Amino acid sequence: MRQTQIPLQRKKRERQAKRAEILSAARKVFATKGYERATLDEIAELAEFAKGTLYNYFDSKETLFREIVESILDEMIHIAEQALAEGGPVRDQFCRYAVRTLEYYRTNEDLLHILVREIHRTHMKEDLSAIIKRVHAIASVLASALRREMNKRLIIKDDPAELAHVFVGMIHNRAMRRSFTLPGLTAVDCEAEATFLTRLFFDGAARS
Amino acid sequence: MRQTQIPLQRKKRERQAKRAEILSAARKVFATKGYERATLDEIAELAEFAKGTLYNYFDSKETLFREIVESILDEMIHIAEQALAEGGPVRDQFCRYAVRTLEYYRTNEDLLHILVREIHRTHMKEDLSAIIKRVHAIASVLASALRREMNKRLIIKDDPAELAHVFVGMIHNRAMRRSFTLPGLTAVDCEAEATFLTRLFFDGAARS
Amino acid sequence: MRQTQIPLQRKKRERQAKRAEILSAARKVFATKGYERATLDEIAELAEFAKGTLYNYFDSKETLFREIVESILDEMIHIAEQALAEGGPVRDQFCRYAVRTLEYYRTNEDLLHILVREIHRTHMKEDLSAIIKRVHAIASVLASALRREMNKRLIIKDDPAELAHVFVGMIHNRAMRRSFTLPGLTAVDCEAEATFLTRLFFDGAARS
Amino acid sequence: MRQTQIPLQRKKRERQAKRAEILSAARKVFATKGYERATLDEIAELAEFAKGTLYNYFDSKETLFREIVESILDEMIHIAEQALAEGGPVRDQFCRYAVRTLEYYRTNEDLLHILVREIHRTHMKEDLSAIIKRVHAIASVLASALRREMNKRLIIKDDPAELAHVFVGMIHNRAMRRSFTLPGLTAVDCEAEATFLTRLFFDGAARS
DNA sequence: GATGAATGAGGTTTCATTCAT
DNA sequence: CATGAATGAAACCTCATTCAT
Repeated sequence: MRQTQIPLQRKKRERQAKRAEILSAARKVFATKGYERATLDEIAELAEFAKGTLYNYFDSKETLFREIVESILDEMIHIAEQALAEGGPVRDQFCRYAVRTLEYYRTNEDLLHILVREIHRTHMKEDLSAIIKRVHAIASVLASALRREMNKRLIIKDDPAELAHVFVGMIHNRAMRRSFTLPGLTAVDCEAEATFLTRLFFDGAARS
Repeated sequence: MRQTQIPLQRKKRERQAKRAEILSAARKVFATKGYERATLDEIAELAEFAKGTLYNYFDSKETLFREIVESILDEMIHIAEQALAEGGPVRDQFCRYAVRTLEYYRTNEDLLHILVREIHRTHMKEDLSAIIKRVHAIASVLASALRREMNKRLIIKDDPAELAHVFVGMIHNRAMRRSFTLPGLTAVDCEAEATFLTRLFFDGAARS
Repeated sequence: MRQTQIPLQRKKRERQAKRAEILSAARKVFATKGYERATLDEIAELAEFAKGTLYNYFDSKETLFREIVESILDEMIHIAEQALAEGGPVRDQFCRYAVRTLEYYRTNEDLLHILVREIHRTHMKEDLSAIIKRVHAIASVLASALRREMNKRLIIKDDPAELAHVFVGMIHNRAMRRSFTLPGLTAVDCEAEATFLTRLFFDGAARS
Repeated sequence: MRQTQIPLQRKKRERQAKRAEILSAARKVFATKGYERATLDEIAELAEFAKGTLYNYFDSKETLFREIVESILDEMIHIAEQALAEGGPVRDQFCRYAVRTLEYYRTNEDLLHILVREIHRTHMKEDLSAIIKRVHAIASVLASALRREMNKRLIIKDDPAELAHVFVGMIHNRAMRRSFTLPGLTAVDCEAEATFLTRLFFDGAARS
């Protein structure tokens, strides 16, 4: 029996590996071309499979794309949860979140492009989509930390979710600018940028 | 001579009016469908011209799209310049800029969608595009005001352009969230949102 | 004004003529290949248009096919109505119907093939389709003549619609056999076949 | 030797059983989808084999289909031979044939659909096909009975094969109509329908 | 200038068949 | 024999662009 079980597992592993190959190729193509301009021809060529083979792993171009976007966002939710769970002063938690998110963007630059290009593709569609739900999930994680601070009167009294969205947006914008127009992030920059934005968020631009 | 000159001018005016019709129709379609999914058929129908006629006014779909995006951004540059030119304390200038930008987004909600959907479409293309240049122009206007404050030691010492980008980004993100997931902006909201964001930008989230 | 009206009419006529070209080509291809094996490439080539041009006249392959099938059946309904309307003894009416239907099949042999091949294609679909309704319409025309005879006790008392279907089926089968396996119908044959089948239908095979 | 012979026979039996499984699954799928829309994927799934396995039993989709159609027709030939062989008056023989054919259709409704959908698929192909030959075989069986009656002057003098085809067609059409648009055949109906059609065939619709 | 028919390249998707394991 | 992943040809359909009228 082991003779059959082990090959079965290997088969499964290999299948998963090929799936990952395709996802990786698709990621690159979607990132550089955007959803519409990306072609299955190009994805297949990059993944070194025949075009038809893609359909043994994914139902459609749409499915493939969705899986990529959602996995990116799930990863980012995970980063937020992790960063906040490690405790310490809220500023440190936020800064940690910022550092890791920028790191994630830096090491997966293509993902950023996918997000900014296509996050709105399904807007006004039937479900308003798993995408927006996930973005909110990230903000919620930060918001609950803010709420605690608010109760301790340590930060201004306002809707914590809104404040969280502002912070998330600041990180995101920053990463985008670095990616598009500035020299591009380095590992060192991430720390510096995160510190800068965290301070700005908590203390503001004006001198006290 | 006047008999021919004046008709010539009228002809020119009429031509411009038709051009504007087409641009307006194209705006709506690009906004709801995005660049790739928008079709010249739909634009032509909305503009009440035949499809072929569009080519008497624009070289290509791409050209048409570019002109729209650039005109939007030019308008936004103009808003920034105007808001800052009216003087007063820098906070008031920034708040004024924020109010008007949000107003502009509110009354031209489709434009916002065009920007967020497609601003990156031409990324890494030939010129890194007129788009990025224009976004920088907006930030520059705000940055020069910040630089003066910095010299007066009224705000923290940092790259004024970067600070300006942060502020611009905050406004933009806010408008986007309102448009996509919240109830949608009203005229009153614009004031409130602008005040909120301006204060946050200058004073930060932490209680002094 | 006449200068513009007349060209408009000519345009329309030409458009109709081209539509007919396409329909004619499609008919031939559908008849020899059947719906599924027929390709738009082949239809387009036969019609001497580019493939895309077909879509300026028909929404889809399905639409094109449906229009053909329905027009055939409408024509056949018309034949039945006409043949019966001309009066005379019922036998003569039926024989006239049989002659003309066989003639129609003979001069439009491809149509027959389309019908027998694909009349069931949409079976069990949403509407059970315009097709079946039309076949019933033909039988109804014959049935009402039979009902009158029945009342006069000239033919056996039975459901006239069922009898009509039997007769229609006999004609149809006959045309099919001639088309597939026998020498093929000639003008003369149509008369003979019609006479034979009509007599058989009314008098039966047994000697009195 | 017996030790090896018997397993060999079992092997053969098992192989035949699997072949039959596949044929049965294919029948169902071809019947509901038609040849072109039927997929080997679906057949394989229904037969509970892998798609590739089908090719160990059949050369191609076409081959598989042909075998099904031909086996159906062989069965129908057998029914005709059997019904006529049992003797009695010709009317009874015909009625018996009609009953059993309708019964066969009733209990194998899918087969009917295969026939009506696809009997013409191979028309004008290489051999004018085994299909037509088999249909003729059925008619021949009936025709020889008719010929004997003709010689006895009990039925009209005409080509007995043609008359036979008419009768076969009547049965077939009837079954089709019942299947597509009427309530559907029951065991009782088969008797009634057979009686009705047999009488109509021999006596005609007109009152004597 | 205005029209809209014609074009044809290019996109996504399906599926019979092959073949290494 | 059984498997099912891989293949690639071919199908339908879209749409930016051209051009004769």
